[in-house]
Amino acid sequence: MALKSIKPERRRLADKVYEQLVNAIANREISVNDRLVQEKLATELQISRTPVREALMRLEHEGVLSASISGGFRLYQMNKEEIRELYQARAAIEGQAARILATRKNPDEIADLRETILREEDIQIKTVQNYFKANHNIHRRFIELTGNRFLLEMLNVTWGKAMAIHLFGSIAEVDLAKSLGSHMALVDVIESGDKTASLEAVTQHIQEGFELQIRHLED
Amino acid sequence: MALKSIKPERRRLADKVYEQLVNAIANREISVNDRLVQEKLATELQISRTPVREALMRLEHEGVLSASISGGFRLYQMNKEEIRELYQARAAIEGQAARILATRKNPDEIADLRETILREEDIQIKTVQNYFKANHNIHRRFIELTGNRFLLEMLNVTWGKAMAIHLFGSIAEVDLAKSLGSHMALVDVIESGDKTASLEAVTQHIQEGFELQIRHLED
DNA sequence: ATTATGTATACTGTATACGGTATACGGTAC
DNA sequence: GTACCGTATACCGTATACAGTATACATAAT
Repeated sequence: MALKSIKPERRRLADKVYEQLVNAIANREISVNDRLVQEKLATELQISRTPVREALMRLEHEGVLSASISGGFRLYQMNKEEIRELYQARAAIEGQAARILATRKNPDEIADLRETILREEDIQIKTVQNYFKANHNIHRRFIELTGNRFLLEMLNVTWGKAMAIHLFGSIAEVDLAKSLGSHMALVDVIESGDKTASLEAVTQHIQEGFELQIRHLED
Repeated sequence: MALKSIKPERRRLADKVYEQLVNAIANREISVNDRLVQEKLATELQISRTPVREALMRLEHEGVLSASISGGFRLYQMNKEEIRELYQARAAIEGQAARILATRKNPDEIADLRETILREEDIQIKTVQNYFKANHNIHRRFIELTGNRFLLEMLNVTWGKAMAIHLFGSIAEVDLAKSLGSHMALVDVIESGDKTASLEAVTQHIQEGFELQIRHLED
């Protein structure tokens, strides 16, 4: 006898609601003006309020949503200073990742990065969302390859906070394309094995992303 | 008339439960063998299960507790590899903080750090908890001074995950005292304004903390 | 017309009820 | 005694009920 274990974890409806909400935000089905109301969502999903509430509160704690005093949750809107700090935090995570990868100088990892970049940069339908997703996938891959689950978790949370900025901002495609094209150079630096240079390069890259972002918020 | 606004936020019982649980863990009132059961906690706190459940789930998502398949939550016990990754993540956060502070070279901030270190290193009752708290306060101050709320949040979450390791480990006092004494040197490097050296120094310091930790886990 | 006030409505937070699953335990067959 | 099985118990996840607070709107007072 060799049957697989079926349920290793406690299952929760709230997790599914959470995922659905994250996807809905990423696909711009929830806009900055929408108010997410527990009862409405619950009837829509054909479940009770409890798991809906749990998912909403989780997103609130993660800084994606904010609870309005008059009821309902909405996408948290960062101010410019918060965005600056968020990019600084991203630099911490991704800079460290670059250091780790540069120290290891693992050819498989380097090759994986190059592949990922080539694949993701090859965008067919040039929408802001697609640029956004490609960029996300590339940056996430850097962290995934470090194998550090906490760095990955921090990046995910950080990226979640940023969703509302990126998805509902108005960056021009041409700028996005240019920004997306600058990833391969980062791999070259990492491949050289210079961990300080790698950190500096990634930091610089993220700083440029921030400036691109800010320029378009000022309009 | 100039009355202060009373309730700017939605208040929730779950937040109080959360705080109480965090404090209880930090004060070693909850041990690694304890099983936290929703119903038991609820009757103990004289409230219903709902807010207790919310607080427990939040701590689960933060990686402090883990839900046992057979019911109840317990302190999450990291393995050695996870501890290593956690320290690596801390280095990301605190290394970036050091870079920021070194770049600014603000004399007020430098003075604040020195004050904090002197105050916290002056421990009256030499218990493991007290060393732990002092170390926490010093490291947190570095991040607080950057003014970056996300770095601070990440440090808090990271530190939360580490509570169970530190509090129930068995590091000798003498080692802790030595480790605690090495903070002032970090400030000196930051004061020099060399951001790379600052990052390296902090990384090195955290690496030493990790090795101290690991040495005592192997017993 | 504008301001104040009462009342309905919208939503929330907390408590409780209910059904299901997993462990614990005690009895029965060998 | 040991292996197996059935039932009791513990605990959870989800649904629902209930009470309190904030907004909206209509009505009354100036």
